[in-house]
Amino acid sequence: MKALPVVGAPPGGLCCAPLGEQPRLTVEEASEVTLRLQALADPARVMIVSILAGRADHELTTRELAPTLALGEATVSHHLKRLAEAGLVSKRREGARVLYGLDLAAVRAVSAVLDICCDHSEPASGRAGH
Amino acid sequence: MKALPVVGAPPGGLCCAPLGEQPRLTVEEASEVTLRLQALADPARVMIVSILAGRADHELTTRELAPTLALGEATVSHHLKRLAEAGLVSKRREGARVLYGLDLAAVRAVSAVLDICCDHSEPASGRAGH
DNA sequence: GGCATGTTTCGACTTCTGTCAAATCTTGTG
DNA sequence: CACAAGATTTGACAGAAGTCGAAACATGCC
Repeated sequence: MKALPVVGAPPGGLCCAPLGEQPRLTVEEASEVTLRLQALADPARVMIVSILAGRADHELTTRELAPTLALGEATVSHHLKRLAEAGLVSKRREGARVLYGLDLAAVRAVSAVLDICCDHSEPASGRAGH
Repeated sequence: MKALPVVGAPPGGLCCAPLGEQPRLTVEEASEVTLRLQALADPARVMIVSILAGRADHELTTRELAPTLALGEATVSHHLKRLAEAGLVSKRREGARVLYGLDLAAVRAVSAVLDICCDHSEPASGRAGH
């Protein structure tokens, strides 16, 4: 249950319905979701997403991020690569600089999977939940 | 940037606004969010949440989960502990069994942080995010 | 009490991950 | 071309995390 089959991030977003929807997640879907969650599950990367999200253009370079994060450029490059592999940021070359841009839709897709909205607790008569 | 100060999960939910809201995340807030994300960022745990979310009562025991996950009971116990520490599941003793129940609100809180809804692309009049 | 059932902890092992410094690669400029 | 600036890769290392089997713990029942 540790090996995450390296499944390239589908550009369009995540593959599956919110957790809790029927039918239950397959192992492949769980791996898919986990791939994005692991990409986000690091303080430095959460900060990166936060910083990018707060900017109008949602773009920054390795060099610009490094001082803010108090990390070396090599390390920041590593984090950005991980985010890019998960499809959460995009990479764009502009002359000598490389701009990393946040993919809002991809982040929202992760949010959507975690948005367990339907309450299955009371099958009673009418509608349950909200 | 690696040490996650063990910050007990506030029962009510997460502490901060969605990523991208101003002001930017502090390091403490980033750690807070990361704590929950790390708890979710594992295939086995994603499956556990999915399974619990799909049940009417949202509750199961270690023993019941183990065969479905194809993992040993010790390992499942470990995963449930991690989820509980992050406040995503609750632990309830019922006789000899221990029932773990999904905390829907906590999962939704994580979803909410990731739900970057506002597009900052046109700063128009007020403060520019440049 | 003694036993059965369910759960957790412990110890050990392996793999993964974050970090940095140094080396390498890429691009633009004189 | 040579050089400078930015970015990435490589190698190394420490620490964290997932997994299991075995031992220890908890609870209910005879």
